[in-house]
Amino acid sequence: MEKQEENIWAHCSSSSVRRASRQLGQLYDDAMGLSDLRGTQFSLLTQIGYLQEPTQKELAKAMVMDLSALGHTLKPLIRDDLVELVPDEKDRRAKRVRLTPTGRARQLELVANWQEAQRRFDAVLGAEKSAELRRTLAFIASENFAEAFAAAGKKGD
Amino acid sequence: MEKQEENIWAHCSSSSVRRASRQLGQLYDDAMGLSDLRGTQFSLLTQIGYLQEPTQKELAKAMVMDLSALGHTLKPLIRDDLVELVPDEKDRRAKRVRLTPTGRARQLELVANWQEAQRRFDAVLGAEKSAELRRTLAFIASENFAEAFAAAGKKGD
DNA sequence: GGAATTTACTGGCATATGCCACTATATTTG
DNA sequence: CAAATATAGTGGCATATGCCAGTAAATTCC
Repeated sequence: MEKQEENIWAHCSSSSVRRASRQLGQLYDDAMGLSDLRGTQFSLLTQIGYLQEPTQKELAKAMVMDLSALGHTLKPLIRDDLVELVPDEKDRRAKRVRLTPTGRARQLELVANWQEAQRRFDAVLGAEKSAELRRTLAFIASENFAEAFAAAGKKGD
Repeated sequence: MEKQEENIWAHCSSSSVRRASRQLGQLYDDAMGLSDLRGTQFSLLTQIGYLQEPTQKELAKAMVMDLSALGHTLKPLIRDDLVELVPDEKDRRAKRVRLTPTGRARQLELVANWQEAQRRFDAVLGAEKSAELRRTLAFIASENFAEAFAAAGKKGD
């Protein structure tokens, strides 16, 4: 009762995730080397490669990112010729995101750096906890979670 | 071996945390109501109140945030008279961050909204896993983690 | 088939974060 | 004490993200 003033990190999941995100952003970016490409950009390129020419909408959904935010984030990558937008043939509203040869090459180059960072992460946290953490975070990022979270508020709210 | 192309979320801790952070940012912000104050701002105000007039440096460290990033983030809060900077008496380089009466009041108003969001989170993930997750993330955000992460790279790198 | 509605983006504005260069103030050194 | 160095912030620039208000194209409804 009297301890509500305790450090917010101990009680707020959102703040906890955010703060950890800042720390990891730093650590992984450092580990990525002077590659001029950020961790966020690397993961975006990787996701684009994985999805094979997704529309911006599809990519945004996979990234759990706002569509316009994605659009903004893609700008510097397009400017640097790592990514290109090609209009969908069927739906002329949609634009598909595609890695340029340069983009594909840059992504491949950085895989080793990323693996090293991830290796260190696993070494420090432990492979078990590391995997478990990613599973939990994947659930939190899922639509199921968002729906359940919304539903949990419908009643008592 | 052939499955290196698998979804990055399943393997990258940094991306996982970041993606979850986006989702929770959305969910908590919604739960915070139309309070014109973001979840990030609420947690910042809360941390300032907890630390009792910290210097920007101290606050940045607690937030695991870059000093200049903190400065930028404080700007809108200062503009809106929720926070003020007061020069330290001993060290004239330092400026202490203090909640204004308005800031303190706004923070208190939002505690209930935050608690509701956190209640939902715990309800969906389970109180046990929720607490465990925060512990893990607190470790990841700690200096110990950063040092261990760096040390893990010194040898094989 | 044409109007109403939905969908996929774009552009503008605002916050969130970080890096680097620079300034002012302390602290350390010779 | 003065010079060298370290520390705390500030300002400018760049990316990361989100909201809202259009715009254009597709889909749904008389």
